[in-house]
Amino acid sequence: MDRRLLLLGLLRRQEMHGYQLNEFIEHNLAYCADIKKPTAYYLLEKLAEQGYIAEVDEAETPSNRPPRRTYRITLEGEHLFYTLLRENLRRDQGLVFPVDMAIAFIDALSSTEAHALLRERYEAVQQQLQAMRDVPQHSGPLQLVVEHHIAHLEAELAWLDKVIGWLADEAT
Amino acid sequence: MDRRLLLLGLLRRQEMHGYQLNEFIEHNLAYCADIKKPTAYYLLEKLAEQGYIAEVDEAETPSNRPPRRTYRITLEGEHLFYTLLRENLRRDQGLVFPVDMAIAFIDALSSTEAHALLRERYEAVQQQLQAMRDVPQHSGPLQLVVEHHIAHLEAELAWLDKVIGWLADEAT
DNA sequence: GGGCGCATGTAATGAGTTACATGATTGA
DNA sequence: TCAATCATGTAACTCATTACATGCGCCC
Repeated sequence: MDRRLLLLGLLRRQEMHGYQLNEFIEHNLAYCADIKKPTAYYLLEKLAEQGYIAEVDEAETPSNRPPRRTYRITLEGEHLFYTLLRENLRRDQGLVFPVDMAIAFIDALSSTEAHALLRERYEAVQQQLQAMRDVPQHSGPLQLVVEHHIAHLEAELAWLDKVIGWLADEAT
Repeated sequence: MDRRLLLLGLLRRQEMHGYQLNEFIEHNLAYCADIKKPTAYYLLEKLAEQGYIAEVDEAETPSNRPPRRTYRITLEGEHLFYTLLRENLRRDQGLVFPVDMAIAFIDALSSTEAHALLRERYEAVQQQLQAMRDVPQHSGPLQLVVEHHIAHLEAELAWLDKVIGWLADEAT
């Protein structure tokens, strides 16, 4: 659902072929976009079938390169783009944190072991946070996305501290 | 993956039948557990096939009630439980926020419309936060889960404020 | 007699992933 | 000559969901 928004949003700015889209996503949106290559190709094919994007026939492939399919967005695609955009902005489909299940049963472990595992987790989150801080400053709305991640990673670290504190209390 | 952890974790405390598990989850873990009834039944069947849980033959069904399948955890199940628990505690599989895709393209909307949509979102998140605050205080680790959600919902609200502020700046 | 609670499932579908296939060109 | 880059895809599979089916007993 949101993957279609991603593809349409990029094609709206510029016509591109699949490989180019995948590269762009991997290099510039890796931290927020979640799509694998075959999924992208599949989705492009489907969006094209449904008339939301169209293959650009005039697009030529450099002669010494594999043939490529270049797409542009159609009017219906623009329309779908706006629908998806509005829907995704408006609605919050409340998050589920997989770790919660582990926390719910954390008392099955000795507090020593739980502590060690949580420290590992803490450090992993800290690294993600550092990675986000290292992302070069964007000018447009992408900067907001980076700040979004930073905000949640910081919240996660603070909460992990609390959990570790709770563990220590329980241990006594 | 984490759904198996949920079922095993509950069965580890007490043998139960499917309906009972589903009721318990719906009434006590609705905010953090993410599993539908048919999935639970399916998973129970599979866990039983694989020997991680076993049907309790001595369990009797009240005569005027539909027959039920009661399960208990096995030794192998305990083992799997601990493996999943450790894995889920240790690893953080970094979150992806679907809204990020919409934010990335938010400049396609007039700042007036974007503002209105974000306000809707803000209120929805605020309601989720209130719902979490209304959850009665737990004593065990479940309290940590509630606090986890509260922490992230608060972070989300603060970030939304920032986004709304950014919109206002852009508009000028 | 009509709806709810109890209790278990099946069938069809969806959405996405992994692993693999292909084949040309470019650079070390 | 060996690996990497360019470029597109297919096939098989996983995981979970939705919608539906079934049937008894209880209560109003």
